[in-house]
Amino acid sequence: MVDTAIGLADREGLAAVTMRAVSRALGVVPMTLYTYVPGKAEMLDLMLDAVYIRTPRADTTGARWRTRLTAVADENRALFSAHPWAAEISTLRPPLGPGLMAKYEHELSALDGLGLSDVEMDDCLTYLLSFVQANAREAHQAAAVATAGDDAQWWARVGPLLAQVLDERRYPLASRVGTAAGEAHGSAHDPDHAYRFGLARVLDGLASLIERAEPGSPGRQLSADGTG
Amino acid sequence: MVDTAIGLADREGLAAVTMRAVSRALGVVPMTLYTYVPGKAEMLDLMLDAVYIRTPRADTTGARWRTRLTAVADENRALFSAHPWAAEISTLRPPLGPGLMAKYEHELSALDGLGLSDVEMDDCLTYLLSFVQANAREAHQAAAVATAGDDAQWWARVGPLLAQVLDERRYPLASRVGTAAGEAHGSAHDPDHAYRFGLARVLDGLASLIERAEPGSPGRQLSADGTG
DNA sequence: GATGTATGTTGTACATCGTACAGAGTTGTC
DNA sequence: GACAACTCTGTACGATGTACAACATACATC
Repeated sequence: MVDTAIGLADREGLAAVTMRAVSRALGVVPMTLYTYVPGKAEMLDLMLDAVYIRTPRADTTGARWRTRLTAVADENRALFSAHPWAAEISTLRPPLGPGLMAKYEHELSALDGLGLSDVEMDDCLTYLLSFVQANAREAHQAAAVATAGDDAQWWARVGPLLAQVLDERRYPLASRVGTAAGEAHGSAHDPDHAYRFGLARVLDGLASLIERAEPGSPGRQLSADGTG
Repeated sequence: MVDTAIGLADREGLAAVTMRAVSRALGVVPMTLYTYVPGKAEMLDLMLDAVYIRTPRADTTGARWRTRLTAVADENRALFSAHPWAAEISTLRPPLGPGLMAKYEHELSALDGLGLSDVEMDDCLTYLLSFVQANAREAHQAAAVATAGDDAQWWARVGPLLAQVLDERRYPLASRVGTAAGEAHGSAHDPDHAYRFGLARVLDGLASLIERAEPGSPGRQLSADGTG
């Protein structure tokens, strides 16, 4: 049942994952699903944990920390690329299943031995994953928009309206920078570029914390937060 | 109509914003709304642009760039704090209204004169705003979860299950770090802490780009992306 | 003043959703 | 063979977004 739902979500998007659709794919009446699951939310949790379990995880022991964290980010990006719906499901009060635990353990190991405190390790990982998820969400939305309305067609429709609002006198910076960014990326938003740019920023930001700590030390357990 | 919808969303959440609820608050039948708006999506766009317009924006001309960008981040955080639903609305193909334009112009000005190219300015702003929005979404979800299920009660229910899955032998890092983080924040996730920590990382990450450029220069227009 | 047209409003109706509830099979154990 | 536990089914309810046709009112034109 979870596999069926995942397949459905991969092919037709999260909105297509209805109890009726899943049950139909299983050749069963909708209410049957409620024998195995209390409600739809729990089914989504199970879907998420299932894809977590199957994520391939590269062993980067011994590599530089930037390489290791890049691998973690890329793994998550690949996951969201294969299952875009995963980025849309609520992550707070996460599905504490075996998949999430294995994922958490593996990703923490990329931050181990860098001289960070336990809390800092969690902070850094949360920060990194939050960036990847936000980017994945943007990418997914950008793709959905692109397929929906031909993009060029949308720009043609919105262009005049934009010119009207985008008074160059009142908004000189916005018009100049907006135009430059749009032309550089060939569209309103380029998630691939945003990922490369953002990941570089994330790593640089973490560097100011990590490279202040001594590698190999047991960690500065007393650091309350990493704000300096 | 937009004001009514905003009030409804502020008080009862985005899920409570139904065409029927808005129309009822206006003392009118649901279909009347469709005279002014083609569909619900457009109404949400108008709501977003309306709160953008009303956002107070501090003039930080002359201050250090970290101060200016912190102000931008805090303004957005305040907006999402006052209108949590704003963080949940699709932002791709954004509502190109006067509110968004004014916001964009103002926020770009905080990045002006730092020697960044136009594209880099957009990249940096996008990166910063994406962080704030992701954090706001987490905070909103955390709050919703807290009110829903007493938190302590939830931990009591999930604790045993967690201990079972969280085999310390198999997942030593996860159990140690997870426990430390949970105890430090008093719960599973602390969005306030994540904001302070994350903003510091964001600024450090941007510093590696900004402080490489010469302040006051017209910008390195040829830099394709900021990945170094 | 009468009339045609735009504009705002209403009621009814439909398809879709999650799921509550009561009952009908099927299976395994004593 | 009888009972209990599970699994499965059909029907039904209240929500949602919105299509469609009919109605009211206001204003421009003759």
